[in-house]
Amino acid sequence: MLTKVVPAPYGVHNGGMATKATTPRQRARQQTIRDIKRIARRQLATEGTGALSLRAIARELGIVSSAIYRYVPSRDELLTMLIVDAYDGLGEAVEKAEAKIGRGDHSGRWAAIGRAVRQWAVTHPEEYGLIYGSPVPGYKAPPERTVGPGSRVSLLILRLVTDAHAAGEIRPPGRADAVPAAVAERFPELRAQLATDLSDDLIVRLLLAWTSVFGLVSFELGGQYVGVVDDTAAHFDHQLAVLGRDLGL
Amino acid sequence: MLTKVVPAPYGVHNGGMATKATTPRQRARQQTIRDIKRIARRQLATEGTGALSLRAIARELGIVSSAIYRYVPSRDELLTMLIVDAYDGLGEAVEKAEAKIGRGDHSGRWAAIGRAVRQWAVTHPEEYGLIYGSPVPGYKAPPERTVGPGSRVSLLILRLVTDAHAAGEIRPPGRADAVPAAVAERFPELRAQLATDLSDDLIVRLLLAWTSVFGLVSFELGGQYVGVVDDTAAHFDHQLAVLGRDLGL
DNA sequence: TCGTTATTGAGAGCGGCGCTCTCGATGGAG
DNA sequence: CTCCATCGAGAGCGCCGCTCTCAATAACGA
Repeated sequence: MLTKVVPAPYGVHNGGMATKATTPRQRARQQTIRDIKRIARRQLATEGTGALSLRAIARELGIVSSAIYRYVPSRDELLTMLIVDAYDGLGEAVEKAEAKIGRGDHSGRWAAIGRAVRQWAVTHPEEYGLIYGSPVPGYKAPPERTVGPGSRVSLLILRLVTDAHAAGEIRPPGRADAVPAAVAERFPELRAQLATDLSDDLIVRLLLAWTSVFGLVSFELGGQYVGVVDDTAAHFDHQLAVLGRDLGL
Repeated sequence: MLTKVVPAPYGVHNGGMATKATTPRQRARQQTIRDIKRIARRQLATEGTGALSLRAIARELGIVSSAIYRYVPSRDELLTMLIVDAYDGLGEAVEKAEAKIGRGDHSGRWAAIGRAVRQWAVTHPEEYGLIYGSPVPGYKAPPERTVGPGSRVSLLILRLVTDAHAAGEIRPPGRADAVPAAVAERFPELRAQLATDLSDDLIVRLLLAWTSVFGLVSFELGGQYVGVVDDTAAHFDHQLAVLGRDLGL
């Protein structure tokens, strides 16, 4: 009699929080899944993005290749877990760095956010590539599991700019641009959802600053600055300051 | 007696220029290589980055899998060819768009360059991902074959800003930043190599504008704007204008 | 015109991959 | 203490990149 068609309940990813494992079996299971992800991350870092192999992970784990499917449903699913972990890791690092700065020090918060993003990226280049590079297998990024953790950093910047705006400490250089209606179309509902009252121009400048930070990091990691800038950390800091000033901080 | 150890001379890639094939065999050979690259590009677009398969290409070409190696030395080498082609395609598209604008219309040239970059990227997303996304197999980007075609667009921007500077038509908002020595370390030799006389501050702002353009394109292609901006073309145009003004055009 | 020879395609094969299915062992829950 | 859910092992399927060998052939020089 077939009581179980689904082979096994796979561990649910939970953003790095330790799962409250009740039974010893569940605890061992979670540990194995953690090991798998750790080995996978190392493989990603040393062998490159496309070289992630379940068979190799099983080999390193001292387990036959078919047994790995007791813990991970497929290679793509493992990749998705790693992507969500990466989003969480980045978000947590940046939030922690920003939390250390006094709430009123807006440009300090901006610098802390930017630096934390870069720092995390250069420390975990393979994971950064996983989330901000081109996808690996055949496009597999289930949005329902990435939009949440993926927006943590942008929310941080939004709050910072909102705070600065409320404190009257934000003045973009030059006069404010008239933002075309087509661009600002979604801004009203965004303002409602995210509890902010920034002007169209400020939202646009915020988006640009945000985008540029990741452009800087991606270019550095992609080696686009070789021969042009040697001290990329100093370069990033400087550009961050320019961006902050252009943003009005 | 072994007269030939090397199996066959592989077609040399030459940036899209039609090879002056002398013998009919060489002509057929070049045509086959072109077909392989065409099919590979289609596979890349439809199946995703990691799904490029020499066996599948051979199948579609009506050829047994081993015969593909008469034309392409390896999967990685095919990837490199496609990357170089992509750089050339982007460079050519942008140069052509920029050439249509009057030399004195600096902001027009800036807009043309930016729009052409975005246009090419949204038309060839898989090729864009190939050159500005994270690498596919296990990091394979031979610099000696990519730096040349890869710098075509940045050279265009450099010339534009140099022209505008010479015409006295460039005034960044606010006062010029003092650029830290660590950042500007390489700038003197750069100025000599590239025949320009831009100030440190202008070079830094140029780098930022350049980086931001690609950040905008990458974010759009990566779907980072979903739910925030619908009309991404209008958004890009607007941000391009902001960037141009912050650059001083 | 006719051999000579370089080039080509086919076939078989190697190791590795993701993934499935079956089967015995075992250890925790009842 | 017993039962059965869970787990690891093994075999196997079709795919992949890549190599090697061998016959057919098409372009070339004599």
